[in-house]
Amino acid sequence: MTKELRLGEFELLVLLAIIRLGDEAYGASVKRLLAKEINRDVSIGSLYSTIDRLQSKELISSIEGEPTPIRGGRAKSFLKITRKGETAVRLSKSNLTTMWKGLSINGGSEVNG
Amino acid sequence: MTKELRLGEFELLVLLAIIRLGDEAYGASVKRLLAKEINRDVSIGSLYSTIDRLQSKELISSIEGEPTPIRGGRAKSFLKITRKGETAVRLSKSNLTTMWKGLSINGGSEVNG
DNA sequence: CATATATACTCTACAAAGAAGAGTATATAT
DNA sequence: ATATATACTCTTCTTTGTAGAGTATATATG
Repeated sequence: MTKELRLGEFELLVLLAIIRLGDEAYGASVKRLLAKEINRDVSIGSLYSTIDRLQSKELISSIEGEPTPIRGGRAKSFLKITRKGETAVRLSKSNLTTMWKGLSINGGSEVNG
Repeated sequence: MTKELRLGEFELLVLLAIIRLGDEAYGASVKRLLAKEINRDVSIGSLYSTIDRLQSKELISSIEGEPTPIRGGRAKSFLKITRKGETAVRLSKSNLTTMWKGLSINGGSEVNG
């Protein structure tokens, strides 16, 4: 039932990037954010195939933007997470948190074991 | 360079389960823990193929146990995370935490610990 | 204007990770 | 002997992740 909502490792990162970028989320900006924040230099093809998949699973939606008056200002396809996408992100995070909790690998002082 | 250390979604959960189970980590107990903790009912085949992959990537090691005097007490293959596996887990967590930080979607618990 | 260059995205092919489930091994229970 | 319980193996297939050449479209420049 929640099987549709299961996110791959990279899908989750892309969704988080989209949320984070807000109104400025589109393929190229997602690529840049991932490179900057977590040093993940993914090829453009990898990224867009993941974006396509996320879209066909209705985890994100897109709106075509207008070309902007700057060099190379081709029209962007702005991305936005859907309700379903948010649910998927929350579920992933919840599972990770549950499995992570209280582990000695966690660096800090552990409360439980 | 860190590419070898990149973990799939399920690989990470399995590693966390192994850490958590300590001396009692082996295929069947990992399966049970995942079912109990995050409601993830994975087929036995999926789990062992992931365990095999983790092992061939040297993210976990295994030691054959002795048969136990209980019905169905077949010898277990005990699993243990390696140094390399711990590094991979830390990296995954770090990336997730970075991307997650400060997001409005963040209801309650945090991934980081 | 023609050509260079910049940003953004499309397409195709393939590799890695995840999933299923029948089958095998080996133990105790009856 | 046969049933049954736990643990693991094997094969096959689907989904995710990766790569990079190619296309589209904008401004910059000689």
